Amino acid sequence: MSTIPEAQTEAVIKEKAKSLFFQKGFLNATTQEIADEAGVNRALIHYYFRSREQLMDTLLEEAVNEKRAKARAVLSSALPFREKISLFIDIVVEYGLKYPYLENFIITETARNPEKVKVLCQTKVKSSDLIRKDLEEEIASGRLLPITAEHFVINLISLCNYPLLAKTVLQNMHGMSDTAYRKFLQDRKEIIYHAIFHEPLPRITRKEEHHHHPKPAK
Amino acid sequence: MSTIPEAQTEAVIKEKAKSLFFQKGFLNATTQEIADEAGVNRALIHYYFRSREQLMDTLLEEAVNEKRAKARAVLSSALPFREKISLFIDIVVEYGLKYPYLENFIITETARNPEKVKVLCQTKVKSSDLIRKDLEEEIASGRLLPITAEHFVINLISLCNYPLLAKTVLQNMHGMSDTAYRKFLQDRKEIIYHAIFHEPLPRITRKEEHHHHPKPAK
DNA sequence: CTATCGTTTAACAATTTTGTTAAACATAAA
DNA sequence: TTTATGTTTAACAAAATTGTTAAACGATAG
Repeated sequence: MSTIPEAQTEAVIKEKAKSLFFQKGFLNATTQEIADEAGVNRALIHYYFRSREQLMDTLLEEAVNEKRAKARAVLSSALPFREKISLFIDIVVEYGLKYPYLENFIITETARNPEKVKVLCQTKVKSSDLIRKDLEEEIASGRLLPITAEHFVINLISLCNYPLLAKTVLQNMHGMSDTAYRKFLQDRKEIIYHAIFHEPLPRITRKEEHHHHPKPAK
Repeated sequence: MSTIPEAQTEAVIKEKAKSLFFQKGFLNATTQEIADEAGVNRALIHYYFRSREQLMDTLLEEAVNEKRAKARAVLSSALPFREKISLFIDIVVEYGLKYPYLENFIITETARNPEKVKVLCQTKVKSSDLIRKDLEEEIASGRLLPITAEHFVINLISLCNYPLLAKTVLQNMHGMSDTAYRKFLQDRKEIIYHAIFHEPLPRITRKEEHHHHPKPAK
C-alpha cells in the first residue's frame, strides 16, 4: 500500500525538533531550521504536522507525559518514602539532563498561551497527593519537621529543575566545563536529598536501585 | 534646545517593554506590541533603541544589574549570616514577584546567544564567594552540615526562583487564585529558610529588618 | 514671527517566516 | 508495464515583522 522510503521521516522530524527545542533551547527555532536539522524538506513538517504550532504541541505533550509517567511510577510505588524521593530526584535530574530546556519551554509557552496550561499540566492526581500520606507519617513520627505536601514537592522540583534550566548561566559563572557541570549535577542529587531530609543520602539504596540505565519505563 | 513633549517617551517604552518581557512573559513580544503597550508609534522604538535586539539587551542588563545590586548589598553586609540569608530570600522573592519571568528570559536569551552570558552573568565577585567565609564558619562551628558554597547558593536561588518562574503552571495545578499564590509565595520565604538551615526562621529578625517596603537601595 | 532642532508619524521597503499546491518521485500491487 | 498511493520536492503566495525615511509637528531661541 504505502511507500516506506526511509520510513521514519516523521520520527526524525520529531526527534530533531525535540533536540532543538528541549536540548539546545532554541525556543524560536524556525520550521526551516527544524527541517535542516532533520535533513528534510520544510514542507514535510506541514505534511506531517500541519503547522509549526501543532508540531510544538505534540512534542510538548509527549515530553511532559513521558516525564510525568516516570515520576509518577516512582511516587506511586510501594517503596519506602525516602527511597521513593531518592529515586524521584534521580529520575528528574536524569530527565533534565536529557531535556534541559523542557521546563523553560513549558513556562514560556504557557505564558504566551495560558489555555495550554490546562492540557499540559492539569492532571487527575497531583504529585503532592501521591506523597501526602507518606509525608504525614514521616512528620507524625517526628522524622521530619512539619511541611505541607505542596511546599515539599515544590522544594523538591525546584532544587532538581532550576540548575538544569540555568545550565548556561551557572556553568559560565563558575567557569565549569561540560564534564565538570555534569559532575556537579550528579553531586547535586545527594545535596538535594540532604536539603530535603536534612540527613545524608543513604549509600546502600542508590547502588541497588538502578546502576547505569534509567530504563524502567519501556 | 530640545522639545520635551511628554518628555519620558524613552522611559515609557522601557517600562512597558519590561512589563511585557519580564512580567507578562511575552518573550517574543513584537516591536508593534511593545509600541502599542507604550501607546507610541513603532518607529520610536527604533529612534530610541536602534533595534529590537538593542532594546532587549538594554532592558536585560538593567534588570540584571538592579537585581544583582540588591542581592549583593545584602550578602556583603555586616549582618549575621542567617539574617543575611533571610534578607536575601526576601529580596529575591520580592524581586521575583516584580519580574517573574526575568530568569526565564535570561535562560532563553543566553541559550540563543551564548555570548550574552558573558556580559550578563560574568561578575568579578560571585555570590558564592561573598558567603564562603560565613559558611565555613557555620560549618566549622557545627551549626550546619558540610556543603560547598556553590551548592549552598544554588540551593538557595533554586528554591527562590523556580516557584516564581513556574507560577502559571503551579497556580493552575493547585487551583490557586492570584492572591492565594501570592500568599503561598510569602509562606515560602519561611519554608526556604527552613530547607536551607533546617530550623525555623527566627521571628524577631524579620519583624525588625524591613516591615513592608523593600526600599533600602535608593 | 520664523528658524531651528529634537521628536513623532505615516508610508515604504526588505526580510523572514509560515503555509499551500501542483508536480515529481518511488514503491507495491495489478 | 501500468496504476495507484503515499511521500517528497520546488515554487509560489500570504502574512508578519523589522528597519528606514521623508515629511509633519511642536516647543523654544533668536
